Amino acid sequence: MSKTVRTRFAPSPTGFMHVGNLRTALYEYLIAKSLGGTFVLRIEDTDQERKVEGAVDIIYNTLRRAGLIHDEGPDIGGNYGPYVQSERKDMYLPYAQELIKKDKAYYCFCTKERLDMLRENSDEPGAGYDRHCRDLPAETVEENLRNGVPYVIRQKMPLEGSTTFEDAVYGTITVENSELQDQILIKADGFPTYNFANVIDDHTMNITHVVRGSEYLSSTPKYNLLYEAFGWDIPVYVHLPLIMGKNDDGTISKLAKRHGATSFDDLVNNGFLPEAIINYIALLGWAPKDNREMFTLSELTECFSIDGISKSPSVFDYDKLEWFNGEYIKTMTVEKFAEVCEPYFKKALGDKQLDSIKLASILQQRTTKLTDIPEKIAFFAEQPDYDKELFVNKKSKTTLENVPSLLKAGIDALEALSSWDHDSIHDCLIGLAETLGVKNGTAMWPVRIAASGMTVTPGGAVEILDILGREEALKRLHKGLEKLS
RNA sequence: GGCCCGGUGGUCAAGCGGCUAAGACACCGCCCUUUCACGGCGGUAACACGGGUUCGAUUCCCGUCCGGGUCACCA
Repeated sequence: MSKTVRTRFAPSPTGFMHVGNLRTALYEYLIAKSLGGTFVLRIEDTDQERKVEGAVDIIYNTLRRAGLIHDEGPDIGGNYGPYVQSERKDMYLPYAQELIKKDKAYYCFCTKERLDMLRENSDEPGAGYDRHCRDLPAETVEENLRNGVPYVIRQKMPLEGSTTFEDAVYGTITVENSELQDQILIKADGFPTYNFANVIDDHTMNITHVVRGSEYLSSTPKYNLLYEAFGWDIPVYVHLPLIMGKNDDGTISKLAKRHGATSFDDLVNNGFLPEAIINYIALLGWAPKDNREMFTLSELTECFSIDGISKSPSVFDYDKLEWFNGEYIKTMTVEKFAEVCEPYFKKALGDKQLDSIKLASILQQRTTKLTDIPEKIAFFAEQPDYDKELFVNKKSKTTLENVPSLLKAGIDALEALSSWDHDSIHDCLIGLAETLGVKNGTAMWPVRIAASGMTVTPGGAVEILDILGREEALKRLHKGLEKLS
Protein backbone atom coordinates (compact mmCIF):
# COMPACT_ATOMS: atom_id res chain seq x y z
CA MET A 1 0.00 0.00 0.00
CA SER A 2 1.56 3.24 -1.07
CA LYS A 3 0.86 6.50 0.67
CA THR A 4 -1.60 8.97 -0.76
CA VAL A 5 0.23 11.69 -2.62
CA ARG A 6 -0.08 15.06 -0.95
CA THR A 7 1.28 18.30 -2.37
CA ARG A 8 0.93 21.77 -1.04
CA PHE A 9 0.93 25.27 -2.39
CA ALA A 10 2.49 27.48 0.25
CA PRO A 11 2.46 31.10 -0.85
CA SER A 12 3.17 34.00 1.39
CA PRO A 13 0.54 36.70 1.22
CA THR A 14 2.42 39.37 -0.67
CA GLY A 15 -0.56 40.95 -2.38
CA PHE A 16 -0.18 39.54 -5.85
CA MET A 17 0.24 36.22 -7.58
CA HIS A 18 3.33 36.09 -9.75
CA VAL A 19 3.01 33.77 -12.73
CA GLY A 20 5.96 31.80 -11.43
CA ASN A 21 4.03 31.15 -8.26
CA LEU A 22 0.94 30.31 -10.21
CA ARG A 23 2.83 27.79 -12.28
CA THR A 24 4.23 26.21 -9.14
CA ALA A 25 0.68 25.95 -7.82
CA LEU A 26 -0.43 24.46 -11.12
CA TYR A 27 2.25 21.77 -11.10
CA GLU A 28 1.56 20.98 -7.47
CA TYR A 29 -2.09 20.62 -8.31
CA LEU A 30 -1.33 18.48 -11.36
CA ILE A 31 1.09 16.20 -9.55
CA ALA A 32 -1.44 15.58 -6.81
CA LYS A 33 -4.42 15.17 -9.10
CA SER A 34 -2.70 13.06 -11.72
CA LEU A 35 -1.76 10.64 -8.96
CA GLY A 36 -5.13 10.67 -7.27
CA GLY A 37 -3.73 12.73 -4.43
CA THR A 38 -4.59 15.72 -2.31
CA PHE A 39 -3.75 19.35 -2.97
CA VAL A 40 -3.30 21.49 0.11
CA LEU A 41 -3.19 25.26 0.49
CA ARG A 42 -1.09 26.65 3.29
CA ILE A 43 -0.47 30.31 3.97
CA GLU A 44 3.07 31.19 4.97
CA ASP A 45 2.83 34.39 6.94
CA THR A 46 5.70 34.07 9.37
CA ASP A 47 7.02 37.46 8.39
CA GLN A 48 4.90 39.74 10.50
CA GLU A 49 6.48 42.85 9.04
CA ARG A 50 5.49 42.10 5.51
CA LYS A 51 1.82 41.44 6.08
CA VAL A 52 -0.40 42.83 3.35
CA GLU A 53 -4.06 43.50 3.82
CA GLY A 54 -6.36 41.46 1.60
CA ALA A 55 -3.48 39.42 0.24
CA VAL A 56 -4.98 36.11 1.23
CA ASP A 57 -8.14 36.88 -0.73
CA ILE A 58 -6.06 37.42 -3.82
CA ILE A 59 -4.65 33.95 -3.37
CA TYR A 60 -8.12 32.43 -3.02
CA ASN A 61 -9.46 34.34 -5.98
CA THR A 62 -6.59 33.49 -8.25
CA LEU A 63 -6.71 29.82 -7.42
CA ARG A 64 -10.44 29.71 -7.93
CA ARG A 65 -10.38 31.54 -11.23
CA ALA A 66 -7.55 29.36 -12.44
CA GLY A 67 -9.49 26.27 -11.45
CA LEU A 68 -6.86 25.05 -9.01
CA ILE A 69 -9.23 23.93 -6.32
CA HIS A 70 -7.55 22.85 -3.12
CA ASP A 71 -8.77 19.99 -0.96
CA GLU A 72 -7.58 21.40 2.32
CA GLY A 73 -6.84 24.95 3.37
CA PRO A 74 -7.58 27.79 5.75
CA ASP A 75 -10.98 28.48 4.21
CA ILE A 76 -12.20 24.90 4.03
CA GLY A 77 -10.33 23.17 6.80
CA GLY A 78 -9.00 19.63 6.76
CA ASN A 79 -7.42 17.12 9.09
CA TYR A 80 -4.06 18.82 9.32
CA GLY A 81 -4.99 22.35 10.32
CA PRO A 82 -4.52 25.06 11.06
CA TYR A 83 -3.38 25.99 7.56
CA VAL A 84 -2.02 29.40 8.37
CA GLN A 85 1.45 29.44 9.82
CA SER A 86 0.85 32.31 12.20
CA GLU A 87 -1.86 30.17 13.77
CA ARG A 88 0.61 27.35 14.15
CA LYS A 89 3.15 29.53 15.87
CA ASP A 90 3.31 27.55 19.10
CA MET A 91 4.10 24.30 17.35
CA TYR A 92 7.54 25.26 16.20
CA LEU A 93 9.48 26.10 19.33
CA PRO A 94 9.16 22.63 20.89
CA TYR A 95 10.59 21.11 17.72
CA ALA A 96 13.48 23.53 17.81
CA GLN A 97 14.10 22.67 21.44
CA GLU A 98 14.09 19.01 20.57
CA LEU A 99 16.84 19.76 18.10
CA ILE A 100 18.82 21.56 20.77
CA LYS A 101 18.57 18.48 22.96
CA LYS A 102 19.86 16.41 20.09
CA ASP A 103 22.74 18.85 19.66
CA LYS A 104 21.54 19.77 16.19
CA ALA A 105 20.68 23.33 17.12
CA TYR A 106 21.71 25.99 19.60
CA TYR A 107 20.71 29.25 21.19
CA CYS A 108 22.34 32.31 19.71
CA PHE A 109 22.42 35.61 21.54
CA CYS A 110 24.19 37.66 18.91
CA THR A 111 22.56 40.99 18.26
CA LYS A 112 21.51 42.17 14.87
CA GLU A 113 24.12 44.90 15.17
CA ARG A 114 26.90 42.40 15.65
CA LEU A 115 25.72 40.45 12.62
CA ASP A 116 25.60 43.59 10.51
CA MET A 117 29.11 44.48 11.61
CA LEU A 118 30.28 41.02 10.71
CA ARG A 119 28.95 41.44 7.23
CA GLU A 120 30.43 44.89 6.79
CA ASN A 121 33.86 43.91 7.95
CA SER A 122 34.00 40.94 5.68
CA ASP A 123 35.60 41.35 2.29
CA GLU A 124 34.17 38.09 0.99
CA PRO A 125 30.58 38.30 -0.20
CA GLY A 126 28.54 35.72 1.62
CA ALA A 127 30.93 35.22 4.48
CA GLY A 128 28.04 34.49 6.79
CA TYR A 129 27.67 33.96 10.49
CA ASP A 130 30.83 33.22 12.42
CA ARG A 131 29.19 30.63 14.68
CA HIS A 132 30.03 32.76 17.67
CA CYS A 133 27.40 31.15 19.92
CA ARG A 134 27.70 27.63 18.63
CA ASP A 135 29.69 26.35 21.55
CA LEU A 136 28.62 28.61 24.37
CA PRO A 137 29.04 27.00 27.80
CA ALA A 138 25.80 25.59 29.16
CA GLU A 139 25.95 27.93 32.17
CA THR A 140 26.17 31.03 29.98
CA VAL A 141 23.19 29.88 27.99
CA GLU A 142 21.21 29.20 31.16
CA GLU A 143 22.06 32.57 32.58
CA ASN A 144 21.17 34.49 29.42
CA LEU A 145 17.91 32.65 29.19
CA ARG A 146 17.14 33.39 32.85
CA ASN A 147 17.91 37.06 32.33
CA GLY A 148 15.67 37.26 29.32
CA VAL A 149 18.41 38.03 26.82
CA PRO A 150 16.81 37.94 23.36
CA TYR A 151 17.81 34.92 21.36
CA VAL A 152 17.36 33.05 18.15
CA ILE A 153 17.78 29.33 17.60
CA ARG A 154 20.23 28.25 14.95
CA GLN A 155 20.70 24.98 13.18
CA LYS A 156 24.01 23.30 13.94
CA MET A 157 25.44 22.28 10.60
CA PRO A 158 28.02 19.50 10.39
CA LEU A 159 31.44 21.03 9.79
CA GLU A 160 32.63 18.20 7.61
CA GLY A 161 31.34 15.76 5.07
CA SER A 162 28.65 16.37 2.52
CA THR A 163 24.93 16.02 2.10
CA THR A 164 23.30 14.39 -0.90
CA PHE A 165 19.71 14.36 -1.99
CA GLU A 166 17.65 13.20 -4.92
CA ASP A 167 15.55 15.56 -6.90
CA ALA A 168 12.86 14.21 -9.21
CA VAL A 169 13.87 16.55 -11.99
CA TYR A 170 17.48 17.50 -11.33
CA GLY A 171 18.75 14.13 -10.17
CA THR A 172 21.40 13.62 -7.51
CA ILE A 173 22.75 16.74 -5.91
CA THR A 174 25.58 16.88 -3.41
CA VAL A 175 26.71 19.84 -1.37
CA GLU A 176 29.65 20.10 1.00
CA ASN A 177 28.45 20.66 4.55
CA SER A 178 31.07 23.34 4.99
CA GLU A 179 29.03 25.43 2.56
CA LEU A 180 26.03 25.38 4.84
CA GLN A 181 25.34 28.28 7.17
CA ASP A 182 24.07 27.79 10.68
CA GLN A 183 20.73 29.13 9.59
CA ILE A 184 18.19 30.55 11.99
CA LEU A 185 15.28 28.31 12.86
CA ILE A 186 13.42 30.45 15.36
CA LYS A 187 13.57 34.23 15.06
CA ALA A 188 13.82 36.65 17.98
CA ASP A 189 10.11 37.38 17.70
CA GLY A 190 9.43 33.73 18.36
CA PHE A 191 8.29 33.01 14.82
CA PRO A 192 9.97 30.27 12.86
CA THR A 193 11.87 31.15 9.71
CA TYR A 194 10.43 30.06 6.40
CA ASN A 195 12.87 27.20 6.09
CA PHE A 196 12.11 25.74 9.47
CA ALA A 197 8.36 26.19 9.35
CA ASN A 198 8.38 24.55 5.98
CA VAL A 199 9.98 21.38 7.22
CA ILE A 200 7.80 21.13 10.29
CA ASP A 201 4.61 21.85 8.37
CA ASP A 202 5.39 19.62 5.45
CA HIS A 203 6.07 16.77 7.80
CA THR A 204 3.15 17.29 10.13
CA MET A 205 0.82 17.80 7.18
CA ASN A 206 2.09 14.59 5.63
CA ILE A 207 3.26 16.23 2.43
CA THR A 208 4.79 13.60 0.15
CA HIS A 209 6.01 15.79 -2.72
CA VAL A 210 7.71 19.09 -2.05
CA VAL A 211 7.34 21.09 -5.26
CA ARG A 212 8.97 24.49 -5.50
CA GLY A 213 11.13 26.74 -7.65
CA SER A 214 14.71 25.81 -8.33
CA GLU A 215 15.91 28.76 -6.27
CA TYR A 216 15.57 26.36 -3.33
CA LEU A 217 17.84 23.75 -4.85
CA SER A 218 20.92 24.86 -3.00
CA SER A 219 19.20 25.16 0.36
CA THR A 220 17.62 21.74 0.19
CA PRO A 221 20.54 20.01 1.97
CA LYS A 222 19.69 22.09 5.04
CA TYR A 223 16.17 20.76 4.90
CA ASN A 224 17.43 17.23 4.62
CA LEU A 225 19.66 17.61 7.63
CA LEU A 226 16.60 18.72 9.55
CA TYR A 227 14.56 15.73 8.44
CA GLU A 228 17.43 13.44 9.36
CA ALA A 229 17.85 15.06 12.77
CA PHE A 230 14.21 14.39 13.54
CA GLY A 231 14.35 10.96 12.03
CA TRP A 232 11.58 11.79 9.59
CA ASP A 233 11.00 10.45 6.09
CA ILE A 234 12.35 12.75 3.42
CA PRO A 235 9.75 13.83 0.88
CA VAL A 236 10.13 13.61 -2.87
CA TYR A 237 11.67 16.87 -4.03
CA VAL A 238 10.47 18.35 -7.30
CA HIS A 239 12.31 21.53 -8.18
CA LEU A 240 11.00 23.60 -11.05
CA PRO A 241 13.01 25.65 -13.54
CA LEU A 242 12.55 29.39 -13.19
CA ILE A 243 10.47 31.60 -15.44
CA MET A 244 12.53 34.37 -16.96
CA GLY A 245 11.89 37.59 -18.80
CA LYS A 246 13.82 38.98 -21.73
CA ASN A 247 15.54 42.31 -21.18
CA ASP A 248 15.86 45.02 -23.79
CA ASP A 249 19.54 44.26 -24.26
CA GLY A 250 18.78 40.62 -25.01
CA THR A 251 19.86 39.20 -21.67
CA ILE A 252 17.41 37.35 -19.47
CA SER A 253 16.61 37.52 -15.79
CA LYS A 254 13.89 36.46 -13.43
CA LEU A 255 10.54 37.62 -14.78
CA ALA A 256 9.86 41.03 -13.30
CA LYS A 257 7.64 44.07 -13.75
CA ARG A 258 9.80 45.68 -16.39
CA HIS A 259 9.16 42.73 -18.69
CA GLY A 260 5.42 43.35 -18.67
CA ALA A 261 2.54 41.89 -16.74
CA THR A 262 3.79 39.38 -14.22
CA SER A 263 0.85 38.60 -12.01
CA PHE A 264 -2.29 36.69 -12.75
CA ASP A 265 -4.39 39.79 -12.18
CA ASP A 266 -2.20 41.89 -14.46
CA LEU A 267 -2.53 39.33 -17.20
CA VAL A 268 -6.30 39.16 -16.85
CA ASN A 269 -6.50 42.93 -16.86
CA ASN A 270 -4.43 42.92 -20.02
CA GLY A 271 -7.09 40.91 -21.76
CA PHE A 272 -5.96 37.32 -21.26
CA LEU A 273 -8.30 34.49 -20.37
CA PRO A 274 -7.52 32.37 -17.31
CA GLU A 275 -7.75 29.18 -19.39
CA ALA A 276 -5.19 30.52 -21.86
CA ILE A 277 -2.85 31.59 -19.08
CA ILE A 278 -3.01 28.17 -17.46
CA ASN A 279 -2.53 26.37 -20.76
CA TYR A 280 0.46 28.53 -21.62
CA ILE A 281 2.27 28.34 -18.32
CA ALA A 282 1.70 24.61 -18.14
CA LEU A 283 3.89 24.35 -21.22
CA LEU A 284 6.57 26.65 -19.81
CA GLY A 285 8.85 24.06 -18.32
CA TRP A 286 6.87 20.96 -19.13
CA ALA A 287 6.18 19.09 -22.34
CA PRO A 288 3.75 16.25 -23.01
CA LYS A 289 4.78 13.00 -24.64
CA ASP A 290 3.17 13.99 -27.92
CA ASN A 291 3.07 17.30 -29.75
CA ARG A 292 -0.14 18.52 -28.25
CA GLU A 293 -0.42 22.12 -27.15
CA MET A 294 -4.05 22.74 -26.38
CA PHE A 295 -4.96 21.49 -22.93
CA THR A 296 -7.79 22.14 -20.58
CA LEU A 297 -6.97 21.77 -16.92
CA SER A 298 -8.55 18.34 -16.76
CA GLU A 299 -6.67 17.23 -19.86
CA LEU A 300 -3.47 18.40 -18.22
CA THR A 301 -4.36 16.34 -15.21
CA GLU A 302 -4.56 13.27 -17.41
CA CYS A 303 -1.31 13.85 -19.25
CA PHE A 304 0.93 15.37 -16.63
CA SER A 305 3.98 13.54 -15.42
CA ILE A 306 7.04 14.67 -13.53
CA ASP A 307 9.48 13.29 -16.08
CA GLY A 308 8.23 15.80 -18.61
CA ILE A 309 9.49 18.70 -16.54
CA SER A 310 12.56 20.37 -17.97
CA LYS A 311 15.64 21.56 -16.16
CA SER A 312 16.46 24.76 -17.96
CA PRO A 313 14.81 28.10 -17.28
CA SER A 314 12.33 29.38 -19.82
CA VAL A 315 11.55 32.83 -21.09
CA PHE A 316 7.99 34.05 -20.80
CA ASP A 317 6.76 34.85 -24.29
CA TYR A 318 3.80 37.22 -24.45
CA ASP A 319 3.40 36.54 -28.17
CA LYS A 320 2.79 32.89 -27.59
CA LEU A 321 0.38 33.63 -24.77
CA GLU A 322 -1.51 35.86 -27.16
CA TRP A 323 -1.73 33.07 -29.65
CA PHE A 324 -3.15 30.75 -27.02
CA ASN A 325 -5.61 33.45 -26.02
CA GLY A 326 -6.77 33.79 -29.62
CA GLU A 327 -7.21 30.04 -29.87
CA TYR A 328 -9.35 29.99 -26.74
CA ILE A 329 -11.41 32.89 -28.00
CA LYS A 330 -12.05 31.06 -31.25
CA THR A 331 -13.32 27.94 -29.57
CA MET A 332 -15.90 29.80 -27.50
CA THR A 333 -19.52 30.01 -28.57
CA VAL A 334 -20.42 33.48 -29.88
CA GLU A 335 -22.77 33.92 -26.96
CA LYS A 336 -20.04 33.19 -24.49
CA PHE A 337 -17.61 35.42 -26.29
CA ALA A 338 -20.15 38.25 -26.39
CA GLU A 339 -20.46 37.84 -22.66
CA VAL A 340 -16.75 38.25 -21.95
CA CYS A 341 -16.67 41.16 -24.40
CA GLU A 342 -19.41 43.05 -22.61
CA PRO A 343 -17.18 45.32 -20.49
CA TYR A 344 -15.05 46.14 -23.51
CA PHE A 345 -18.11 46.92 -25.61
CA LYS A 346 -19.32 49.24 -22.96
CA LYS A 347 -16.00 50.95 -22.82
CA ALA A 348 -16.02 51.63 -26.56
CA LEU A 349 -19.69 52.33 -27.12
CA GLY A 350 -20.86 53.89 -23.91
CA ASP A 351 -24.65 53.96 -23.88
CA LYS A 352 -25.01 53.19 -27.54
CA GLN A 353 -26.81 49.89 -27.95
CA LEU A 354 -25.63 47.62 -30.73
CA ASP A 355 -26.24 43.95 -31.32
CA SER A 356 -23.56 42.36 -29.16
CA ILE A 357 -23.83 38.98 -30.81
CA LYS A 358 -23.18 40.49 -34.20
CA LEU A 359 -20.31 42.51 -32.82
CA ALA A 360 -18.88 39.45 -31.16
CA SER A 361 -19.09 37.42 -34.32
CA ILE A 362 -17.08 39.89 -36.38
CA LEU A 363 -14.50 40.17 -33.60
CA GLN A 364 -14.07 36.56 -32.66
CA GLN A 365 -11.71 35.61 -35.49
CA ARG A 366 -9.66 38.77 -35.10
CA THR A 367 -9.14 39.11 -31.40
CA THR A 368 -6.14 37.85 -29.48
CA LYS A 369 -6.39 40.21 -26.54
CA LEU A 370 -9.69 41.42 -25.15
CA THR A 371 -8.18 44.81 -24.46
CA ASP A 372 -7.76 45.36 -28.21
CA ILE A 373 -11.51 45.34 -28.69
CA PRO A 374 -12.49 48.92 -27.81
CA GLU A 375 -10.30 50.59 -30.37
CA LYS A 376 -11.42 48.14 -33.02
CA ILE A 377 -15.08 49.01 -32.67
CA ALA A 378 -14.91 52.63 -31.57
CA PHE A 379 -15.98 53.77 -35.04
CA PHE A 380 -19.40 52.23 -34.52
CA ALA A 381 -20.13 54.73 -31.80
CA GLU A 382 -18.55 57.68 -33.46
CA GLN A 383 -17.24 57.89 -36.97
CA PRO A 384 -13.75 59.34 -37.05
CA ASP A 385 -13.04 62.28 -39.27
CA TYR A 386 -11.40 60.79 -42.31
CA ASP A 387 -9.66 61.94 -45.43
CA LYS A 388 -11.28 61.27 -48.77
CA GLU A 389 -8.03 59.73 -49.93
CA LEU A 390 -9.13 56.64 -48.00
CA PHE A 391 -11.52 55.92 -50.83
CA VAL A 392 -8.60 55.27 -53.12
CA ASN A 393 -7.44 51.68 -53.12
CA LYS A 394 -5.37 50.15 -55.82
CA LYS A 395 -6.27 46.55 -55.20
CA SER A 396 -9.98 47.31 -55.16
CA LYS A 397 -9.55 49.47 -58.26
CA THR A 398 -11.14 52.49 -56.67
CA THR A 399 -10.09 56.04 -57.56
CA LEU A 400 -11.36 59.49 -56.73
CA GLU A 401 -12.89 59.48 -60.21
CA ASN A 402 -14.97 56.34 -59.99
CA VAL A 403 -15.82 56.32 -56.30
CA PRO A 404 -18.58 59.00 -56.36
CA SER A 405 -20.66 57.11 -58.88
CA LEU A 406 -19.87 53.79 -57.20
CA LEU A 407 -20.97 55.10 -53.85
CA LYS A 408 -24.03 56.78 -55.31
CA ALA A 409 -25.07 53.54 -56.93
CA GLY A 410 -24.56 51.75 -53.62
CA ILE A 411 -26.73 54.23 -51.78
CA ASP A 412 -29.49 53.99 -54.35
CA ALA A 413 -29.49 50.23 -54.21
CA LEU A 414 -29.46 50.14 -50.43
CA GLU A 415 -32.21 52.71 -50.09
CA ALA A 416 -34.40 50.56 -52.26
CA LEU A 417 -34.01 47.69 -49.83
CA SER A 418 -37.20 46.72 -48.07
CA SER A 419 -35.52 44.85 -45.25
CA TRP A 420 -32.22 45.64 -43.54
CA ASP A 421 -30.39 42.51 -42.54
CA HIS A 422 -27.13 40.81 -43.32
CA ASP A 423 -28.36 38.69 -46.21
CA SER A 424 -30.35 41.43 -47.87
CA ILE A 425 -27.47 43.86 -47.72
CA HIS A 426 -25.09 41.20 -48.96
CA ASP A 427 -27.23 40.22 -51.92
CA CYS A 428 -27.86 43.84 -52.70
CA LEU A 429 -24.21 44.82 -52.90
CA ILE A 430 -23.10 41.67 -54.67
CA GLY A 431 -25.90 42.20 -57.14
CA LEU A 432 -24.79 45.78 -57.59
CA ALA A 433 -21.27 44.71 -58.44
CA GLU A 434 -22.68 42.34 -60.97
CA THR A 435 -24.93 44.85 -62.69
CA LEU A 436 -22.11 47.38 -62.75
CA GLY A 437 -19.77 44.75 -64.09
CA VAL A 438 -17.11 45.37 -61.44
CA LYS A 439 -15.39 43.15 -58.89
CA ASN A 440 -17.07 42.75 -55.54
CA GLY A 441 -14.25 44.62 -53.88
CA THR A 442 -14.72 47.60 -56.15
CA ALA A 443 -18.32 48.02 -55.12
CA MET A 444 -17.69 47.23 -51.44
CA TRP A 445 -14.70 49.42 -50.76
CA PRO A 446 -16.36 52.84 -51.09
CA VAL A 447 -19.31 51.69 -49.01
CA ARG A 448 -17.16 50.31 -46.20
CA ILE A 449 -14.98 53.40 -46.10
CA ALA A 450 -17.95 55.72 -45.99
CA ALA A 451 -19.62 53.64 -43.30
CA SER A 452 -16.59 53.34 -41.08
CA GLY A 453 -14.11 56.04 -41.97
CA MET A 454 -11.36 53.48 -41.60
CA THR A 455 -9.29 51.46 -44.01
CA VAL A 456 -9.05 48.54 -41.65
CA THR A 457 -12.14 47.31 -39.87
CA PRO A 458 -13.31 44.13 -38.24
CA GLY A 459 -15.84 42.67 -40.62
CA GLY A 460 -16.64 43.87 -44.12
CA ALA A 461 -19.03 46.42 -45.62
CA VAL A 462 -22.01 44.12 -45.21
CA GLU A 463 -21.47 43.42 -41.52
CA ILE A 464 -20.78 47.04 -40.69
CA LEU A 465 -23.88 48.28 -42.47
CA ASP A 466 -25.94 45.66 -40.74
CA ILE A 467 -24.66 46.47 -37.27
CA LEU A 468 -24.93 50.21 -37.82
CA GLY A 469 -28.59 49.92 -38.73
CA ARG A 470 -30.34 51.42 -41.73
CA GLU A 471 -30.68 54.98 -40.52
CA GLU A 472 -27.16 55.52 -39.25
CA ALA A 473 -25.63 53.58 -42.14
CA LEU A 474 -27.37 55.60 -44.82
CA LYS A 475 -26.57 58.81 -43.02
CA ARG A 476 -22.88 57.96 -43.09
CA LEU A 477 -22.98 56.99 -46.73
CA HIS A 478 -24.54 60.27 -47.72
CA LYS A 479 -21.97 62.14 -45.70
CA GLY A 480 -19.29 60.25 -47.56
CA LEU A 481 -20.80 61.27 -50.85
CA GLU A 482 -20.82 64.92 -49.79
CA LYS A 483 -17.19 64.68 -48.81
CA LEU A 484 -16.39 63.57 -52.33
CA SER A 485 -18.19 66.32 -54.15
C1' G B 1 33.79 35.52 -5.15
C1' G B 2 32.37 30.20 -3.09
C1' C B 3 28.72 26.62 -3.98
C1' C B 4 24.53 24.56 -6.91
C1' C B 5 21.99 24.10 -11.62
C1' G B 6 21.54 24.70 -16.73
C1' G B 7 23.16 25.51 -22.34
C1' U B 8 18.97 22.28 -29.41
C1' G B 9 16.55 28.16 -34.35
C1' G B 10 14.60 34.98 -31.78
C1' U B 11 11.03 32.19 -28.02
C1' C B 12 8.70 27.41 -26.06
C1' A B 13 10.42 22.67 -27.17
C1' A B 14 10.88 17.00 -28.98
C1' G B 15 15.28 14.07 -28.97
C1' C B 16 17.56 10.12 -24.28
C1' G B 17 24.57 6.54 -29.35
C1' G B 18 23.16 5.95 -35.82
C1' C B 19 17.27 11.01 -37.80
C1' U B 20 17.73 14.87 -44.38
C1' A B 21 17.66 17.22 -35.96
C1' A B 22 10.25 17.04 -35.02
C1' G B 23 6.37 20.47 -33.80
C1' A B 24 4.42 25.33 -32.00
C1' C B 25 4.88 30.89 -31.56
C1' A B 26 7.12 34.95 -34.04
C1' C B 27 8.98 36.45 -38.90
C1' C B 28 8.82 36.24 -44.54
C1' G B 29 6.31 34.73 -49.20
C1' C B 30 2.06 32.73 -51.94
C1' C B 31 -3.24 31.30 -52.14
C1' C B 32 -8.24 32.40 -50.44
C1' U B 33 -10.88 37.06 -49.90
C1' U B 34 -15.27 42.55 -49.47
C1' U B 35 -10.40 45.88 -45.88
C1' C B 36 -8.15 43.41 -41.75
C1' A B 37 -8.22 38.88 -39.74
C1' C B 38 -9.31 33.56 -39.99
C1' G B 39 -7.95 29.40 -42.96
C1' G B 40 -4.54 26.74 -46.52
C1' C B 41 0.41 26.07 -48.62
C1' G B 42 5.59 27.06 -48.53
C1' G B 43 10.19 29.41 -46.60
C1' U B 44 14.42 31.55 -43.45
C1' A B 45 16.48 29.83 -38.88
C1' A B 46 19.48 25.59 -33.93
C1' C B 47 22.69 21.10 -31.34
C1' A B 48 27.95 27.29 -27.28
C1' C B 49 33.34 25.79 -27.89
C1' G B 50 37.55 22.34 -27.21
C1' G B 51 39.16 17.62 -25.82
C1' G B 52 38.14 12.60 -24.97
C1' U B 53 35.01 7.47 -24.92
C1' U B 54 33.02 4.88 -29.25
C1' C B 55 32.85 1.92 -35.58
C1' G B 56 29.67 6.25 -34.76
C1' A B 57 28.25 11.56 -30.79
C1' U B 58 23.11 16.73 -30.18
C1' U B 59 22.92 12.44 -26.94
C1' C B 60 28.09 9.69 -22.35
C1' C B 61 32.79 11.91 -19.60
C1' C B 62 36.23 16.17 -18.71
C1' G B 63 37.58 21.26 -19.42
C1' U B 64 36.44 26.27 -21.17
C1' C B 65 32.95 29.88 -22.05
C1' C B 66 28.13 31.75 -21.35
C1' G B 67 23.53 32.04 -18.57
C1' G B 68 20.75 31.48 -14.14
C1' G B 69 20.16 30.50 -8.90
C1' U B 70 21.96 30.87 -3.92
C1' C B 71 24.92 32.54 0.13
C1' A B 72 19.10 37.37 5.52
C1' C B 73 16.09 37.27 12.38
C1' C B 74 12.55 37.46 3.39
C1' A B 75 9.71 33.97 1.83
